[in-house]
Amino acid sequence: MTTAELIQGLLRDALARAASELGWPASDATLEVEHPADPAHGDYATSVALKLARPLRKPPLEIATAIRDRVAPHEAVSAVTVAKPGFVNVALNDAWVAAQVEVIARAGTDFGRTKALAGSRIQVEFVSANPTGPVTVANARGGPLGDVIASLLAFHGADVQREYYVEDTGTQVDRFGMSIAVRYRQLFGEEIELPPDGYPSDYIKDIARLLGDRDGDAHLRLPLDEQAKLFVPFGIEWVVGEAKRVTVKLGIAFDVWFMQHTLLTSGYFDETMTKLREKGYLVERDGAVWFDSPDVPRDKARDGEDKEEGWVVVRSNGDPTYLGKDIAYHRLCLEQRGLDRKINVWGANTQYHLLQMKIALPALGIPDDRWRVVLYQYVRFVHEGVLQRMGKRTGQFLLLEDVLDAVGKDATRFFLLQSSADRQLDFDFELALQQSNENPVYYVQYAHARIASIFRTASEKDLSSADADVSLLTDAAELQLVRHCLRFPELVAELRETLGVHALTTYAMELAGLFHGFYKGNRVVGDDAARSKARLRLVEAVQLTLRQVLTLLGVSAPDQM
RNA sequence: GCCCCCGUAGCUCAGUGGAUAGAGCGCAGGCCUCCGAAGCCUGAAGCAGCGGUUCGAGUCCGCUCGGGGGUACCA
Repeated sequence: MTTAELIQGLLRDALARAASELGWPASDATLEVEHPADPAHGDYATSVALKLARPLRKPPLEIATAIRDRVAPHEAVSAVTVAKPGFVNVALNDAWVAAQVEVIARAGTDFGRTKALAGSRIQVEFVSANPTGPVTVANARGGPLGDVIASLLAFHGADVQREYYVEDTGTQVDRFGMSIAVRYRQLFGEEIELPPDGYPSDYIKDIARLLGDRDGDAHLRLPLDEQAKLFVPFGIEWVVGEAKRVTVKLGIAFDVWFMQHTLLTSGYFDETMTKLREKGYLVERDGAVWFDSPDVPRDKARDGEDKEEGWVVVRSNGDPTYLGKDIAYHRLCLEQRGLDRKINVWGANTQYHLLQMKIALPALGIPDDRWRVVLYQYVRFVHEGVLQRMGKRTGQFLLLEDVLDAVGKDATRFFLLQSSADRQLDFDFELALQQSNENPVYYVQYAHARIASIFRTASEKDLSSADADVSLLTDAAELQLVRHCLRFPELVAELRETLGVHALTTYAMELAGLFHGFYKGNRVVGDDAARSKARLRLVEAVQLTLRQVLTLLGVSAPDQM
């Protein structure tokens, strides 16, 4: 149980007693606790009395007082007070706070960990960039995001699979194959132009060259479209190999690389369509197969023209659409594979697809609460002095690997994780290089390394944190550190619901900042052996907490830097 | 046109409807005979605008302005 949950429980009990003793009518106001901005207001506060004032038709201060008077005594709490205009403030008992140092240090890598999701199998699907080129910084945003979400869910006991969905079929992939074929022909001196919808970048030439190295001119006499078809698996293999290599470099280990074409070759796609058809959700029109249901929006007024109703799942040429395949893929994961939940980390351009899926999956009997999408906004980058959107199709992008090589894994991850997913992110490569040494990740890592250094100093003096008496920790500066460590379990519990993992970076900076301030003003290893031991135990708890956060973020926690 | 996301300090970003809006970079100034100055301390500087809901709004609602995305038999 987190400290916040402890306090919340005490306050809720008090409210329930007040309500029953004073005959208050039931209310749907829930009692939430928060951390007051001003430490003078204590460690926790609730504004429930203010919210109850109207339904109970009583002054907030009277309600607050009634609650305060009924809070059961607890060793963790030193004072419960009422403040204008109707807050109930709770101050933690300093001795109890100090004792938590021991609890934290003993918990070790279990600190903050829960079993809340034990027994549930959850897939986190992320990156899943079109396999038509190398991973760019744009796709890469989903990398750390999905990876940290996966780590967080595992931290709460879930059995987590990290999955990369390789979308190796479809129109874009056809164009990819065509582009390779054109470059292949050029390799042997043929004068042939890349079609306008081809992929223009040089990596296609690299793939063609590798193909030429392997097979020589063996395929030269085939028609272009047959070459295109033939070269796709080779190209995909190259791209997937690159994606594996680069994501590993970014610190991500996918458990499953799911190849989309297996959905089709296994017959699972057709089976899924059959099931939809049986339930009456498919209609044939203009040679294509459409998904339609009463929930599909009917907006006929678009641009003054009538809109076709429904969405195509199989094109008139027989090829499944992305939507059709994704319906089958989700069914595969949630029914066939028996996953309890699927979490998709998708880029902002999938918002309409998301709407379609929200309507299509329930048609198959797959409820909303079994899958969830974390949508992240685009990463733009500065190209020739102008902010631009990245795209493999336009040939304008910044490669993830170039950034990784320039600023390193830790700084890259920390940068991409700092802002919330629904905020657009701009990446200036020059600025990133310039500021790489100023990246806040070093501020956090430095705190961790500094503590390691303290322990090196201590061991030279034969001091350790063993049998420390943490009750000697009574200074406000010391206890402030502990108080902040105690927020870590609260944060990760909250993130279990919100998945707003960027908050971990903010927390890491806060805790590091508190430690740096403490370090400046307080000697850990000093003349007083008992006090030194207690403080060693304290900074051990701080270091441990920092390490927990950094580990979740997938950022290294160095002992020296 | 319609739909979604976002506008917070010069820059990059935090900020669960609460009590005096924070951090890093940059800028001005100060701090190493003492566990690591990749640090600390001080200062200047901000909620795009207008209404509304609320005891209380950066946070919720509406409109305006600005940025991004979507509205395919692309993915």
